[in-house]
Amino acid sequence: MLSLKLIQEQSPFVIERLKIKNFNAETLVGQILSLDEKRRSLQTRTDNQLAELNNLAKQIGQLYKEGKAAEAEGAKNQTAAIKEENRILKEEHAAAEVQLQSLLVQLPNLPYQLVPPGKTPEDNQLIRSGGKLPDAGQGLKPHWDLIAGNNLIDFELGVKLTGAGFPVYKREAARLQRALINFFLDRGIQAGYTEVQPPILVNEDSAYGTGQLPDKEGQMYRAEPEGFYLIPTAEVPVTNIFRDEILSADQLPVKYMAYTPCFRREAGSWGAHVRGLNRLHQFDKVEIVQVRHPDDSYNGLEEMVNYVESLVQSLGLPYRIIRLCGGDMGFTSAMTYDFEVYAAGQGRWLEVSSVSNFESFQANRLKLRYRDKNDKKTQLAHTLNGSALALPRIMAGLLENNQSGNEILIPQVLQPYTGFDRILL
RNA sequence: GGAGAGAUGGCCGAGUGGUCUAAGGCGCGCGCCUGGAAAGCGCGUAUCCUACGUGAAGUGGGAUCGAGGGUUCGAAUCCCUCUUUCUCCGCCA
Repeated sequence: MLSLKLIQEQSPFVIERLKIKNFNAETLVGQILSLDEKRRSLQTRTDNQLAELNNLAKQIGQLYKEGKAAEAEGAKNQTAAIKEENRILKEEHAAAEVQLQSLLVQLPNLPYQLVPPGKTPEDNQLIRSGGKLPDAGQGLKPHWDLIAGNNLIDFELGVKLTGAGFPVYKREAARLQRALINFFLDRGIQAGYTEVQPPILVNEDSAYGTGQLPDKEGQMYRAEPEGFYLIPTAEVPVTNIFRDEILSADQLPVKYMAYTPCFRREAGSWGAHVRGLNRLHQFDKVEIVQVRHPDDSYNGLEEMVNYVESLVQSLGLPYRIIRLCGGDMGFTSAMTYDFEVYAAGQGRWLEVSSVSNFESFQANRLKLRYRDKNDKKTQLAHTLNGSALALPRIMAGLLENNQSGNEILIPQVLQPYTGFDRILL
């Protein structure tokens, strides 16, 4: 959520920037400004009435104490009319607040200066790439063909247990998955992240705090009767750790990391390119989250990008880093880098990480603030997060790029974790 | 799941209808003191909205004592609902 102050003071700038995201904010901003004016004038009036009532109450107390009961009764009679009037004004005020809020949450975050305009992934910027692309024409198989019939990843069994998109990993595949999780977590600790294990069900406040609600309700699984949501990413519980918190500036930057399963309904998004591990309803991910001083948040973003890059490099996967254009970015993000790994068997790039700076957009909803040492005032902090990394597509990348005859070679860095150096097919 | 006791500022903790503008302590900050420090002394120390002021300093108003509703001229205090913590019992990995 953008801060109201920004909209009040720089509405032309807000409208202009949002064009980069192909969002026409003119009407919405106009409504917000007039509603805000209404809200403030209602507040001034109710506050004045309340002040008057407070005064009267004090006088009445004083009169009783002085034994002037008759005068006190007279003063009491004055309050009734004011109270009634105030009740109505307060209702109007509350309604204006609610309506204002509902409009504010419809405005996406402003894109950062570096974000290129554009509407489709075609307009994204290639930042850099690395690793060695396989030579064409080697007859490399997609991962679902590689594992077909050898019982390593059992999609049908997952259907039996739950449904499509919930595979069962077995034997070396299960161990490889566990190895990857441990590898990512250990590397994260070396990079200065604090490991946490959050709940994977969250309440409505948390889903709202990071922006999954109100818009993406249909993308999350909901657990009744409590109405909890299964997290679509660890970003939700980990970032919400800081909801309603005021940090001192010297606590920044905060760097947290969590491994969790993630659950996504992906309603309506099942189509051609979603075979095998490419898109699942349940998958594992290690997520990194940072809370930063506003002056410092883009350094944080670069640091996170470099860190994620080091992970992909150490696994020896061909990758590219892409800066998303305005039209391809998420609602809450100010700038996003996607990491894609080349899946040699499919001949396509798979997104394995998305690293974003939300600036103060999430913090404003979360009421996550910091205070400088010599400053009385609180300021909104900046939040960032990224996958480091998402497991299934990394697994797909490893299977497809490291296939060699009838075996899959395990990258050296993983071997201490897996306990084997190849998977025989 | 049952019974009981709680939820007050960064922390501890007092406060059962008006003098709460929330006592006192701890912590923290600044100053005095000191060769320097400790101790001691003094001052300060929540958040949000709002009006004036440049978006500063500051001043005024309003709200917030777990959350929401109610009673009352007036609620931290009384009533109701919910959330949550602790203790005991039951169940349990």
